[in-house]
Amino acid sequence: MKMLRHNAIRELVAASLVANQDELRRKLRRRGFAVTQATLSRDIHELRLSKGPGGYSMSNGAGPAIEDNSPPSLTEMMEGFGLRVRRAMNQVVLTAVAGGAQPLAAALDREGWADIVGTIAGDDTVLVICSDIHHATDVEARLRTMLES
Amino acid sequence: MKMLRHNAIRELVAASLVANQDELRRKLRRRGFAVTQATLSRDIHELRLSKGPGGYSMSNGAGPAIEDNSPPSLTEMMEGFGLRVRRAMNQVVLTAVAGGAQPLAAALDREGWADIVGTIAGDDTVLVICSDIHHATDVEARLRTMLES
DNA sequence: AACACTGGTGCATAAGTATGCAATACTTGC
DNA sequence: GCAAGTATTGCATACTTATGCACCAGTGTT
Repeated sequence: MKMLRHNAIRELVAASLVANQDELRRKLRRRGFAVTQATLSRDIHELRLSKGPGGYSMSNGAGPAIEDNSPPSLTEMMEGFGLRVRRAMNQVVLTAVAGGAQPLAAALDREGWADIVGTIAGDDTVLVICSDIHHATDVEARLRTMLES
Repeated sequence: MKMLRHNAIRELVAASLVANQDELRRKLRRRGFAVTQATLSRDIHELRLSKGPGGYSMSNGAGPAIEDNSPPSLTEMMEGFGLRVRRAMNQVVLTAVAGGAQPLAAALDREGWADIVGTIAGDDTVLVICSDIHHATDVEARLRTMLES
């Protein structure tokens, strides 16, 4: 019974606007499930639904949690987060997805490239300071290769 | 300043687990924003955050009505947060009110000026990297105009 | 200056959600 | 079938979030 109800809840929530648990209760009753708000509160918790500006919906992080212990390689990071590589004088500017700059810079630091003097990361931008223009051009090329692979 | 608080809320919600509005209130107070739960309820509504199993988060946009409230323009941001504009070689340094650098840099990024290679923001300072000294002078002039209007 | 108008806020409280507890229903091992 | 253990639920209520109202500060108007 409970599983059937959970299914119905998923359908209702996907198909129509469900603003609150009492509304959900009424819609379920029309389908033959007569339960109280308390039960629905527990159901919603178990189904991991989230409530936002369009009523209830499936949580964005659906599915089992992803675990990853080993620090990802720079290549992986560039493929995952990197968006753009540009150079200005002896500096290379790396644009990343929002929030991706810090981990990307960390991965870059781990590589220990000799021609990089240092990196600074904001939210979506990494500034890479190189020793001179020649090295910057070189670094730019290597990073761009990773991005385009 | 409401816009600064909204920005802080976005950061907190993205970076840490915020289980409820009272927790958010305490975290904001540590950052210097002293408001009540009522105000946060309204803020969360305006930011269209959603509450799910992992606390508050950015809405997954699954709602039927995807209305796009356009972010504030660069001019507005400069008038609201900007304090000073200075240049060094191909770099322009923008000083803002405390905590205003991130939103200011974001607004600058949204403009998509071709002569800007990238921006990096700290708490009250934005570093703007331009492709060369000439373009930096140009960018400096445009920003200064906004500030002084 | 006096006035109305607007946006942002706190207070009090209504509306909505979660949960401890007890009752009931279902399973399992005998 | 029966006792013991487990699962599901409703009730009452604690906890959390939303909102009507009043107030205040800043703006523009007369």
